[in-house]
Amino acid sequence: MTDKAAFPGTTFRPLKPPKNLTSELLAHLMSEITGGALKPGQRLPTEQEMVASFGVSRTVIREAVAALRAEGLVVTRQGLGAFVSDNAERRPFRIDPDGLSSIKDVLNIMELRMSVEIEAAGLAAKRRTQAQLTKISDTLEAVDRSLDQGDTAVDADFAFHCAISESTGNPYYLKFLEFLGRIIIPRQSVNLQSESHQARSDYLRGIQGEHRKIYEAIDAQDAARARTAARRHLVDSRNRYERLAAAAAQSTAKS
Amino acid sequence: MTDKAAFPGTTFRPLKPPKNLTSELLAHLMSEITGGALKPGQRLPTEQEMVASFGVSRTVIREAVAALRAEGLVVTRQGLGAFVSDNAERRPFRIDPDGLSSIKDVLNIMELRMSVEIEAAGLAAKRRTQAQLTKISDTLEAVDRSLDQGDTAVDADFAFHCAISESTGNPYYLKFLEFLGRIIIPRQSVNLQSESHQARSDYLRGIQGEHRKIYEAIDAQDAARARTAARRHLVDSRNRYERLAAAAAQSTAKS
DNA sequence: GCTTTTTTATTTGTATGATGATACTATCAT
DNA sequence: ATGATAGTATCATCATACAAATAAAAAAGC
Repeated sequence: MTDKAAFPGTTFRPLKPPKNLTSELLAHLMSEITGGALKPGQRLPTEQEMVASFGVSRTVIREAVAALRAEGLVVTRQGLGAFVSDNAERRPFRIDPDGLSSIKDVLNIMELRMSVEIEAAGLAAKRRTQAQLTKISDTLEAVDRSLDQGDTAVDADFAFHCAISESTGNPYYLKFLEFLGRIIIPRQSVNLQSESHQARSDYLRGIQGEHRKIYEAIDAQDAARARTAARRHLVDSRNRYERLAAAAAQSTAKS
Repeated sequence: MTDKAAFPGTTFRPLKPPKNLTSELLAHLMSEITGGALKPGQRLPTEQEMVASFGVSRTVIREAVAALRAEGLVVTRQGLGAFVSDNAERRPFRIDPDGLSSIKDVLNIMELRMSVEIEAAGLAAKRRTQAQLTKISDTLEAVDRSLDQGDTAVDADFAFHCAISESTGNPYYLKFLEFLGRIIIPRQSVNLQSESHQARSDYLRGIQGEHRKIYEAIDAQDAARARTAARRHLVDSRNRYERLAAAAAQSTAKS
């Protein structure tokens, strides 16, 4: 235990999900359902049958089924049993972060985010209130301040995009952006740290210039121009990430 | 059971989620977490404490926590306790269908879907393979056939949009569209049934004409034109739905 | 005095039995 | 046949017990 400090660079407890019976059973049942072995409307085996077939206690069975029910994959009815949800509509849109290892996946997610943000910029231009415009302006200045301090300003940058999404008046834009942001922002910042200070600064100042163009279009209530500016910004951003990721992959391959 | 046909328009068992203690506790805990009362990294009360404070058995507590864990909102560690997940990134994007009662919400969702589909059309134009183009064409013909039979062709229509999303080469577009489709498609079809046969037919033929324009642009690999055509189609579609919904609300108010 | 080991307490994980609630099914009386 | 009744299967909840993991305290060893 004394050699904890012997691994300074390693993430200490990488949040390994502890292996417990409930999680295993849950994964098993979930694959059965999504895989089609258990069809919508079909009844699951009774708790007793599962206890017998899986060799675990009813506690484990019930916790797994409770998770499935919370997920919306099954509905349980007292006295009847548990059934695979026939209306799969309450199944959430889930992107498994574990399956997001490849650069290609991250780029694909960024592309999806792009689609939403482009239109959000257009809608914001059409609908923004004065208060919302002020808020966007504020976040823009916050990015400037953060940049002056030599920071990467990832949080402030994200706040700017969120402010635009908020200005659409459609709350789902903000919700969706927040969801995607949680996934890809950590990876963005990681890849930036490998750059030199100068290159990073140039990169970030360039982004800020693109931000200004979007803001001006929203200010002018020009939806088409806002979309164009947002598209340029996001496509550039995506390309930059692609380049950086490729370079990072190159350098790690060499070492 | 013989009177099932007596209520042709009503859904017979509206799948009311049975009120159970686990679900209530789950909702409570989830609001505490998302609401910020329980901050990331913070430890939840022990099971015993919850038993005392909520007045339910440990079974209920454990099932609720199991659901939270499956959702990725908390991680539990044996001997330590349950902690609010600090990396909230594995929280899925969830749209609660129960909270989607108002027309405004449905329109907002349609707007979000629009954003994704517009860009998907543009990407499809750029990247589609010949095989994918053929598939789009096939779905278009399927819509025609379905329309000739007097059907509303909702499934075929959806297949067309899915085929375009598939042609982006980015699997997340298809995943997202399928997710949104599950939510709003049922409502779309319901509102259509109130229309007269002639009006419905005109409406659907009009849609099909818009579909053709999108297809032609994708065929010509003209991304900008594909986006424009998709935007027109989707904006029109959204407006039509808004009109129909308003009319339906009017008629039900009168009766 | 300091480090190492052992013990202890706390907490989640799992198992088990019992009771209540609910829905279907079979039986019986009318 | 129809409706009431009892019976059975199943999930929902409660209660208890023990196992396993972890951290903190206590003891032991030097």
